[in-house]
Amino acid sequence: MLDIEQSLRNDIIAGALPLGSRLRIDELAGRYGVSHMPVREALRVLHGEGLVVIEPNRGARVRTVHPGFIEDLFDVRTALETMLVRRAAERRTADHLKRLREAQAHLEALVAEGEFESVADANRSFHTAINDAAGNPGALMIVDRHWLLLSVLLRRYGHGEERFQRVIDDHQHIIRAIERRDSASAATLMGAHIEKGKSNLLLRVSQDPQIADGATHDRPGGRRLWLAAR
Amino acid sequence: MLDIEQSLRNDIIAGALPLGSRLRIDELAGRYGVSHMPVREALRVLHGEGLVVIEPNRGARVRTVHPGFIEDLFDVRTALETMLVRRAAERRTADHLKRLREAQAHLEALVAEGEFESVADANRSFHTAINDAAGNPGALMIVDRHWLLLSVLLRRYGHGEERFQRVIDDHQHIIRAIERRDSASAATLMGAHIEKGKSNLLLRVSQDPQIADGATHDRPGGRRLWLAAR
DNA sequence: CAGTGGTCTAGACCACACG
DNA sequence: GTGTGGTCTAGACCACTGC
Repeated sequence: MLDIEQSLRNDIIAGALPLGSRLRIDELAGRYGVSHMPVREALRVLHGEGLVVIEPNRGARVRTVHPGFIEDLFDVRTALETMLVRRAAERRTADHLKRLREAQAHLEALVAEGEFESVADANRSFHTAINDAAGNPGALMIVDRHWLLLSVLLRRYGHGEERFQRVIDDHQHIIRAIERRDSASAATLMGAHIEKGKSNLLLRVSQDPQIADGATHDRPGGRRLWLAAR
Repeated sequence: MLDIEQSLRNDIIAGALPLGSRLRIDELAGRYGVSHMPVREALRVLHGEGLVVIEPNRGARVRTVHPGFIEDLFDVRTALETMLVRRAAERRTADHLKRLREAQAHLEALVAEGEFESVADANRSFHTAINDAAGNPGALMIVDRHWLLLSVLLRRYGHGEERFQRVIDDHQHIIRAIERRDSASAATLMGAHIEKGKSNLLLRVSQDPQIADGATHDRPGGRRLWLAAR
């Protein structure tokens, strides 16, 4: 096993630690066989990433989400990724373009083969390729954090498999805009692309507002996710 | 004195710890009279905020900046604050509007009285009032971090006092757009407003690329800021 | 191989929350 | 007041850098 920070992150994303569950320092220290200091460190880092919320003197929990939070998340992603794709269109080199096409080809292959499990990663690779080409490491770090939060949600609410073909289509148009260095079009297309993702996720989430049993762990008050986060 | 984290942050912003200077854990621990663990913590937090860069096994330094970094910084601010002002225009209440007008009145008063030292804070209050009205705490946190980095630069390169009157004018137009809930105009105005700030700062910075003596501390290689950060 | 950065242990200690 | 969260000390120890 790697360090406790990565273990915790994995356990949250994989759902072993459900949304809203308490994260007791000493308990985790015992579980992972370390002292409490590394656990505290890890919790602080994950707090910085947004996966964990820490209430002063009341302990840490896995972040809980509600529709407003998801909208906020996507507002930030839209704002940053439209800016990044604009820069990517301006600054891309032939090499960036190559990597971008490879990422897209990989994604298309996975969809064709029905490997829907891996599509989320491939989709992220596509977006990362664009954001790399933009050459703004600070923005890239922020967007990466948001992908991390997003992956927690996608793991629970699926990716809307029926719409993969439309995602591929969107991507192809975005690639073409980047090819011809058409930054305005690229930004418009990216904005719409992310907006669709937001709308689809919110729809799926609203159709299944109940959360699996584990999520109410330590939260006897209610079974719904939406009311917990502030 | 408060905790070491805030002390460090203040010392960096105030310039007591120049850009690029080394931050040795044991040295700081001795200086502030604590053990090395709290210092390590503080450095990690400031690293998360972007004020400090940590090179693995090579120690920590105060962040160094170069023109490209400033552009990246403003790209993120523009992307996020235009989004936020759009939401603010949609969601603002009468109370938000009141606070916004108060912040603006305060800023105008300071400029009228020639209190240029405090204008930067008042300017930030204005923007914070808008971002609060937008109601996206995650985005607000990111923007706040960028203001922190910005304040390090402003402290060194001044605020371009001659343009305060134009800032006031920009703000008034933005307020009016928010008043009439015209989110598109508000976003356009905000984009231009921040773009001006970026352009002015880059100009001032390029006119004075040399850095005060202290900044070359521990970096015998060169006196210029621009080449150090990667 | 010396120096330094970086992390962990083990335990003391304080502050707040909750019953 | 008791429990728990949260921080600090002091020191051991490992890893990597740069002579």
